[in-house]
Amino acid sequence: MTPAEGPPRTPITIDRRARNKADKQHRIFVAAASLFTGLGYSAVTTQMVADRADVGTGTLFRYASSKAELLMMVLNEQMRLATREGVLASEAGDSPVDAIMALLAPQIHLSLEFPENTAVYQREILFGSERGPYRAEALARISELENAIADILARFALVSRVRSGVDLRGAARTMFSTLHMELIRVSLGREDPRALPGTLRAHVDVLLYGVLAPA
Amino acid sequence: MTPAEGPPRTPITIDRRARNKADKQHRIFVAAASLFTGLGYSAVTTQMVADRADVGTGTLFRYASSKAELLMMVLNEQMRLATREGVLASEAGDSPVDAIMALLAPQIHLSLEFPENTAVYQREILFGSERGPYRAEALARISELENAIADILARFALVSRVRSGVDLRGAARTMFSTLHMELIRVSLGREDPRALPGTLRAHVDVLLYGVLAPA
DNA sequence: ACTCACTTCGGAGTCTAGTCCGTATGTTAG
DNA sequence: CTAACATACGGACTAGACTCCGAAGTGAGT
Repeated sequence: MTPAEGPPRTPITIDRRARNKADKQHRIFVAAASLFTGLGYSAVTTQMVADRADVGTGTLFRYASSKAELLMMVLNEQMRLATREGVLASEAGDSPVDAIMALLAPQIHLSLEFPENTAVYQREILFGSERGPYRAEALARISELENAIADILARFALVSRVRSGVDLRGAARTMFSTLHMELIRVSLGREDPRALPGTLRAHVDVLLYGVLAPA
Repeated sequence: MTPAEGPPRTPITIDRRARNKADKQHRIFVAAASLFTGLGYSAVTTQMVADRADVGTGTLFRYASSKAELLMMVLNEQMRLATREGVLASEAGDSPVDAIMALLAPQIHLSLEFPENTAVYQREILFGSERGPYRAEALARISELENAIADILARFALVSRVRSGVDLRGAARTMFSTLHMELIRVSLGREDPRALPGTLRAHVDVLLYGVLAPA
């Protein structure tokens, strides 16, 4: 109780609110992560997540604005790691195709391990209308990949010159659209993953050197 | 009433079952079409469709296995026309870019007219898990477009030879993935349609001639 | 005409994502 | 310490897609 000495009491309990919040946030994350990875998106109900996190459903939806956002919250973590890993690995590749394969390898791995979850993730990235923070982060992950493609193109452009009139950033987008579509096909099980290296190689080859022979 | 003259009675009512069915089918189609085009996918409830078609909800779902199939049933018609139109128009174009633009123009037009419906249509094509006949038809429409791209490539390959080692069918797929992604972006309003000709042109240019200059 | 096997119908009911609002809990002022 | 306020909570509730099963309709055989 010394008067002029800052907060005399409750220094521990101060910000209890923030801590409760962080705690709930954490419980929800853990609950969602274990349920989604264990059962897959469609088999999980929001009720299950709320129960396991020991919060009410009303509360659940103030931490994530929809079931899809909940999934993104969880997958963003995995994607963050996969992207970082891919970007690092891609720096070593010494042909554009190898670099791009190295970049995407971790993503492909994830898609094969959790097909349903990654398919929903991709679906939400493309078609979701949420404004929530988790979707925003997912979009950032995608941008990161697109930028990595641009970097790879730029790196190899030093060796073998870029054709005049080609905008590298635009070309990266062209290339990424194609590769993204392949990732989706893998998530959906539409494509035998063993065929993937060959398919990607063909895509990248066409994109780098074109369909037509120079006149 | 002459006795020996084929089916004496109920020649009209024969196959009443099939006709009832066709009739309901038709009522459902009309109801769904007017509601979806008038209000947009999300504002329409299956109950509204059932009511307007004057059938029960149980009945509705034996004619289309989900709300999304209902939409596809309706949009397949529009897509069929748009595709036919596009394919015809593309035969006139005298550069690959012009031909492809002509091919896709009707699709783009549809996307701008009914953004929500076409976005859902695209979403279901990519991510839908239904086995119903209407989704199958939608997939057929997409194949048709991909084939048309292959045809265009083949046509122009006569003039300016295809680079050795390039598989035309595969290249068509590469190209279509990119263009499909652009169509989706337009449906979703992510891209100013006025920028589209330029964007498509850039994509097609990269795909035909590649990013890199020949060594 | 009557019956029987079979198909189709339709609305009551189920399931689940997401909302609403009264209650509880933490925070600050006096 | 108490009052007044702000914020967070959570479960009853709603909405809407989809299912289920008893009822009704249909056509064949006699």
